[in-house]
Formats: sequence, structure tokens, C-alpha cells
Amino acid sequence: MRIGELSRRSGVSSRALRYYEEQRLLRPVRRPSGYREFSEDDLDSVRRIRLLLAAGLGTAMIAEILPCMVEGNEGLAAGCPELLDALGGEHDRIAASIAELESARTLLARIIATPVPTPG
Amino acid sequence: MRIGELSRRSGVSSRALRYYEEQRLLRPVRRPSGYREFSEDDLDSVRRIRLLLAAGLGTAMIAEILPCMVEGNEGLAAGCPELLDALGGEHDRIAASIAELESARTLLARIIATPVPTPG
DNA sequence: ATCGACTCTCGCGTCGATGTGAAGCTACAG
DNA sequence: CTGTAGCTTCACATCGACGCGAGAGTCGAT
Repeated sequence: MRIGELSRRSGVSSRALRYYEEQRLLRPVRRPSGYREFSEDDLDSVRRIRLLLAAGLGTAMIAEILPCMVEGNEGLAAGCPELLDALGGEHDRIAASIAELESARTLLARIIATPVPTPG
Repeated sequence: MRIGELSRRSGVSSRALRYYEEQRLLRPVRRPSGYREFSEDDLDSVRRIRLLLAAGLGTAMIAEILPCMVEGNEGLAAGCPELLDALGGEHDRIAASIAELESARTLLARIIATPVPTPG
């Protein structure tokens, strides 16, 4: 499919998709015209990319992670014992982040639920 | 206390603290010298500010929320029925964000836990 | 052949919470 | 009095994931 369709189906802007290619997160093939041709798998990739981006990972890190999810996972510990460390770090950071968010959510919930002072 | 002490005790840079004042999140009094004088309560405020910032709220929103936490909560629904909406929105956004982060964490955990293929 | 919708590359603009000096004033120790 | 550590304002720099517009080529249907 071309970039417009992927954009519609993923809900991600074309600009962003081109950016992901630039960052080597996606590797669409090119038609003779120069048009990008994306596969169905790329749709899954895009979803994972968004998920990890939302989790605060950078494109560079994501670029290293993505390959570990397509064809078996041999590429992971095989090529990168240090990547495993980084991954663990990210995992912990995310966990901490979740805890923080829960505090914030609780805080807001408390404010919202605070009863309006009844006059009298 | 002066800005340096607040910085040390809160773990937040002086630059950031000045920025918070500029955004009306903090309202330190001024000494004749021009030096800022912060109260003990400001330390709590700073912690809440960081929490809400980490939760993705902007300084403008935080500026509206903070007053609701110091002197009773009468200022909340009293002055701002619409603030309540915004607050609810943020709350939901945070909840959604937590869900996303948990997906991401699970994803990473799965990758990390993936057994290295035993040769043979 | 042509028209509208789509796509291409290139490159500057954006946003928000800071970092980073620069130049000068203040506070306190010796 | 002097040193030095801390404080002041001002203003430009940063970073990452995009937005946006220009100018030009492409696709598919009529």
C-alpha cells in the first residue's frame, strides 16, 4: 500500500511515516516512480512504534528493538548483550513512570471528588 | 529559604524554579536585595508541580490546579465549573496513558524474557 | 489529454521545559 | 576590605517528533 493508505489505516500522519523511514524504523520498498510501498506488516510496526514512542523511547532505541519482534528473537541477545541492559533500563523507567502517573491520577481524582462546600 | 536551598532540597534546578515563578506556579516574596524568599510550603508545591508536569500537564493547567490544594478547596468548583471538565479530561488522559505504558512495559518485558536460542 | 488526488523531496517552523552563559549585585567569612 | 559563593536579569540555544508549504512528478479515471 502507499503512504496515504497506511496513514489512514494507522491514524499516523504521512509526515510522521516519512520521518520513521528516515530514522530507519520502517523500510518500505520503492516503486519505479519513487513512491513508497508499505507491507501489511508495516502496519503492525507502526503501532508498535507509536506505543514505544508514547512510552518515552527514542527513535534510535526503537530502531534497535523492532527487529527483535519480526523474525524470531535471535537477533536480540545474539547481537547485543548491552541492548538487553538498555532495555531493562527502559523497562524500569517505564515502571517508575507508571507509578508517577498513578500518583498524579490519584491527586486529580481527589481534587475532582472534593465535595463542593454546601453553603450553610 | 533562598532559591539555592530550595533547589537542593527539591532536586530541581534554580533555572526551573525561576521558570515556575515566571509561569505563576510559585509566588516567592522578594527581599530588599531582590533575592527570592521561598516558604516551606513551596517545597510541597514544587513536588506537586513536578508530579503534574511528569503526568503531561502544562504549566498553565497546573497554575489553575495548585490553588485548589492549599487553602481548602472552595476555589475549585466555586470559581471554575469548566476547570472541572478540564481536570476530568486530564484524568482520563492520564489513565489512558497508564494503560499504554503498561502495554509498552509488557512488550519490553516479553522481549527481555525471551530465551536465548540454545544452539543444538 | 487532462484533471484531481496523491506522492515526492527539501527545508524551515514549532512547542515547552529547561540549559547555558554573560554581566553585575549581595551576603557573609576572614 | 577582599574574596568567593550565591543571587539577579536577559536572552539565545537545545532537543525530538513532527507540522507545513513550495515546487514538481505520478496515478487513475473520464
